[in-house]
Amino acid sequence: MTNPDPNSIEDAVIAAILARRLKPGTRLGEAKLAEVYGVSRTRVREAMMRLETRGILQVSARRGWFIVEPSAQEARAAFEARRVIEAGILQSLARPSDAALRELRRHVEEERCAVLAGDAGARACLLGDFHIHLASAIGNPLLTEILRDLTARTTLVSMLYQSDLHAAESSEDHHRILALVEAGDVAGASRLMAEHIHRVEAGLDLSARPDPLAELRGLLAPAGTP
Amino acid sequence: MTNPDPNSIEDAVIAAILARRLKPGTRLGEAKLAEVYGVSRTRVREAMMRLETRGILQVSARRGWFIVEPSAQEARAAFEARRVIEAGILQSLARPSDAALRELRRHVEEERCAVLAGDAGARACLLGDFHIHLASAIGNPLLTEILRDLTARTTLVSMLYQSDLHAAESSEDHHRILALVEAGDVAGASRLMAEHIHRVEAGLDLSARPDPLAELRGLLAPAGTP
DNA sequence: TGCACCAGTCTTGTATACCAGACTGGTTCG
DNA sequence: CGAACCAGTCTGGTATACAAGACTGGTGCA
Repeated sequence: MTNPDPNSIEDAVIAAILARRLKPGTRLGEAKLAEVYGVSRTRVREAMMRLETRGILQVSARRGWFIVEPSAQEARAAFEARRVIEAGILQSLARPSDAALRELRRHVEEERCAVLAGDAGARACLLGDFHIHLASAIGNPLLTEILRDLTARTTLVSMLYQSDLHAAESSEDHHRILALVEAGDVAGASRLMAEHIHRVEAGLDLSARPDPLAELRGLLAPAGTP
Repeated sequence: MTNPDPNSIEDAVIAAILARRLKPGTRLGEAKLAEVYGVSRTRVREAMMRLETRGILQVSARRGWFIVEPSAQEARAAFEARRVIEAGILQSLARPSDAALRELRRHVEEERCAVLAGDAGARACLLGDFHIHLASAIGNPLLTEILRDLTARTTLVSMLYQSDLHAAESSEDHHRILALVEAGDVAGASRLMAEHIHRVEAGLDLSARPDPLAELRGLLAPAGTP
């Protein structure tokens, strides 16, 4: 249980965000994490700083480390970055290996199952993972890494701005994108991917300021909240 | 002189790389940097770790921090990433602001002057800066940041694999790309950018293993080096 | 009642002490 | 002569101690 792996903390945080188990604004105390992972504060601090440079955490002086709460502007930037990069990837995706295609096909099927089963947790996780798998399909670790962090960011955004998250539609989009890739229609796949990300972004309400008291409203103000 | 700014070290290292004043494989000792910047080793270590997660430095246990020496495979990945992202940026660069265009135009002129004047240092620096400026022209800090780190990487690659660095050609490419952008031909600009980066990559000899003794050969083995 | 103030506590910020591994140069033994 | 060995030194790795700021809750004064 006491994992000595130094970047296990980083990976755990990223994974938890992608699985929507860590919400934006969550505080991560150094002491607490040190205890949980059985390491000293020094190591925890390292991981926190690394995650900060990756744009996942923010530090508030002498208050703690917090999962970032992207502003509307930052949210748009994150989606734009994903659009640019993912469309670019598909466009230059000359010939993915058969193994990669099979893996993607399998993933899309898994998505479908989760959507049909109504398993919200697995579903959200898989829908984000598709994009990461797609990036890794071209075998460029740099792009995969960049896209993983970007996907974590947009996941936070969608948690913050209450997306409707039309899971079925998204899964369908993924299916069609993959079909175009398999057919060798890189331009079409690229265009559809851009549209897809646009759609997801459009499903958010970026005009609404995120409400730090959101989870309290239901508890304390039953009737006439103006 | 004793700059208290915490990320001044990071910026200084990146800037030095872009200006080709720090070569791949250079060792950066914690104690040395701490003395130079008048801070404690703790702060230096922070900066080093941040640069490591940005892919600029590498740590060799108990030996020191080194500027990365990308392998041929990593080099190709870096160029591919730049191609994907920069082509993508240009393609979705709907309408750059007039101010941004003026800035880019000015930059290209400056490049030309440096090329004509034969100022190798300024020239190399400016040629890399063009791409960063272009990224910042669309006003997306995320993409700018990503591209800065990627450009630092490819700069290291070109130092390592002795590019011929046809500065005049590159500057000319930049000029033409900007002209296409101004003409609103995003597809053309995008295509030309991809070609441009390809050309730069092709100017390298990625098959040659970098030689750690390169700088000694000229000194010690004047005649018959097999 | 309401506001300002203040001690106490909690959390990160920073420096430093000490440890362990890697390298160096010299020495000794075959 | 050469190779193995062995202190000595230098480096980063890690933990810890302590400082300083932010928050909390309570108290006293107007």
